[in-house]
Amino acid sequence: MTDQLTRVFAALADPTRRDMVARLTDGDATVGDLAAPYAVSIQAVSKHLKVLEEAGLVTRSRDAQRRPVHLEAEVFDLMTKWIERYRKRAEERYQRLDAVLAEMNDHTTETELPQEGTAS
Amino acid sequence: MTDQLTRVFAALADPTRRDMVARLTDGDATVGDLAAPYAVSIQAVSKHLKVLEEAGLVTRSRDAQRRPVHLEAEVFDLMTKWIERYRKRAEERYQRLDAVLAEMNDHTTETELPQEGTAS
DNA sequence: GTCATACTCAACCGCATGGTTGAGGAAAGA
DNA sequence: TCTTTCCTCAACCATGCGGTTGAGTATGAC
Repeated sequence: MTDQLTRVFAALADPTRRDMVARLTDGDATVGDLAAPYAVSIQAVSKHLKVLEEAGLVTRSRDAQRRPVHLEAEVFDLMTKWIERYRKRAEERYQRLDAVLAEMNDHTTETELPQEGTAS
Repeated sequence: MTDQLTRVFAALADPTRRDMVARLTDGDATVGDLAAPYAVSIQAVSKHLKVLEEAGLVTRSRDAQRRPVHLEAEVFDLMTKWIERYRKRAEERYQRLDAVLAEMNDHTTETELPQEGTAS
């Protein structure tokens, strides 16, 4: 699982981690702050943060004993680029399909075939 | 793992499945077609397709013995909406931060404090 | 130095996941 | 009917993941 895109998708496949990312759009937070809303141990939260960090979604610095967590929003672009790329390809394909169907319809009307039942 | 968004992210966290989605933007394909490029059994590919189907990324119909697989691109929107929502929040925050910094700078120049060393 | 705070590392546990093989169902062709 | 093709289901196995607890590290306060 060395691929960055894989790590980002995997990191966001967990509801708790998505929630933490959402929380971090309000501003940086310490591990304790982030752990507070959840019913899990602080070690579990620390693990989640490690996953987010290895995905490049988050960076951690130091402020005395605290380890402030900072959201790196640029990584989102990696996903949006992937998604948009294939969404566009899919849409283009549907447009071509529509064009083909429209052309078929044109030919049908041009050649005047009123029996709709035969058009299987 | 009942949440749809979780299923979509988890489904795309696998490189093989992302590759299959990419492949399906070229058009529908059978399980055999999709399995061909990979060095895994057809059963493994069938399992991947089940994951994609449960995430709503793909639908399967029937054509004789074949089970054509069709990409459902609308589900992408679910992700883009989530991503864009928090990306915007993050950006807005940075803009506010920039504004605060700019204002701090204004006040510094207005009150004429040339000693930059004291501005900790 | 000693203690408290904030956090990470390591080991373990249960369960999900991606892979395998083997058997079986559904539909077309002989 | 029997066979072949295409695919799914079931059982199993190894690995990874999210959780736990316990020990250890880093820094500030006394």
